[in-house]
Amino acid sequence: MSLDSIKPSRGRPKTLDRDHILDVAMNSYWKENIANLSLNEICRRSGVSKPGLYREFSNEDGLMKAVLIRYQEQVLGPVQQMLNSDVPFREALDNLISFAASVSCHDESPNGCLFIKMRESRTHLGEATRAQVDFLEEQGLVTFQKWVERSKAKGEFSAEMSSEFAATYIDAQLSNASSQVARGEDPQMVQKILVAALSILK
Amino acid sequence: MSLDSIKPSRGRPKTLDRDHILDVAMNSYWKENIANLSLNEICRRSGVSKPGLYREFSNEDGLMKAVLIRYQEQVLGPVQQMLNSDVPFREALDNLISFAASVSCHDESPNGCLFIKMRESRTHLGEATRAQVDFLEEQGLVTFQKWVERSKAKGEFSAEMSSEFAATYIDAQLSNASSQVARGEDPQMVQKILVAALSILK
DNA sequence: CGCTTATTGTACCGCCTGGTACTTAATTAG
DNA sequence: CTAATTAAGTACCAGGCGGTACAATAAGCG
Repeated sequence: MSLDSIKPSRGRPKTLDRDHILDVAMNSYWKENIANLSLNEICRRSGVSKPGLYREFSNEDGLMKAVLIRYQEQVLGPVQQMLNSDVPFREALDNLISFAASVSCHDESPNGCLFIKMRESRTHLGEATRAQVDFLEEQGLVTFQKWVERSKAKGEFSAEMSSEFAATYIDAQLSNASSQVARGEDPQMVQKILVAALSILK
Repeated sequence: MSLDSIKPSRGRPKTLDRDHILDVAMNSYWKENIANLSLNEICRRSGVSKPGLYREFSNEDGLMKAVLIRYQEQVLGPVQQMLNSDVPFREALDNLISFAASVSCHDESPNGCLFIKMRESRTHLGEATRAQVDFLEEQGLVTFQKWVERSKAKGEFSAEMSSEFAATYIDAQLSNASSQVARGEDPQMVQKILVAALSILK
């Protein structure tokens, strides 16, 4: 359902398409500089009036939080699911590397991971969005750590380092790769760097 | 000389202190989000009127370029000089690591390397500043590459990788470290990650 | 039909931005 | 002392921002 779940029987019918707005906003934030993208612009692009957008999302902070949640559901979720599955460590790592070295919304100028972009812009996010970023960061670290622990148990991860540090290290390297892609570096070079950096996990 | 080099013999004497403005601007850009810092704010902080600032630097782009040049002279220069000297590779690498894991202007909330911050915000820099960023990036890569080549010749660098890739890799890891520091990560953890990532250079 | 309810968009608000026209102040040359 | 020269800052500009008051619109209910 693209419109609101509960439809009141009276009053003017809702025509505002929440999902469409979120799509437009997500792709906009994703492929452009977050700080340079105004609410006005998102209204223009999604064909919705400003009060309409405010009625649905309260304010800019609310919209960005909603966008981030959507991104988690649509993009990050599948990756985390892969890490939680019983895919062999090396294979999962390879998947992770190709994912990070090439994340982009569509054919347009690729721009890394939206979550990481937001984390980089942390300082000028609204309260709610910042809290969501923190939540996703923690969730990501936990996912990595458990993944490493399970891999250790399976004997597929033998590097001598704590699972906690490994998780932090992986997070840092993926973050770095995303930044590079966003900056316009050649994805192949980004991947090469990532492979080199993650080669210490063996 | 803090005031302009050539003093015309006639007319009202100049009181505008270029160096002071650059100091204020550099520290401001350094420890705060570049995108959130307006020219008005810099005028307020440096006690100069807006037309005064425009007369000296033409526009925001000119100011940021001047700031970046100053940063290169005051901060990056000494580091590059160290890499161009005959300090043993390991020692130079250690210096580089401590530098990157702790760069901050003063006691205030540390914020990584200004050059790298600017490179991250590349998209919303002015033309002149962006060109300067590109120039410094290239200069940095060349410095790293020559350093690696000299170290290879001295037998202090034996990892099997091209000097060009090594330079790119070092740049990427330092950049990553700076981002983390700027994001507020614990400098000790940043250093630990950096040591791990650069451990492949041996 | 009119009343209520819910949703719409126009047209505005105050604020801040980068940038500038213009008057005033401070100095030297004649 | 006056004129010329140079630099200073006040006070403004258009434009964009996040955010909102409010009237118009479209449905169901009686």
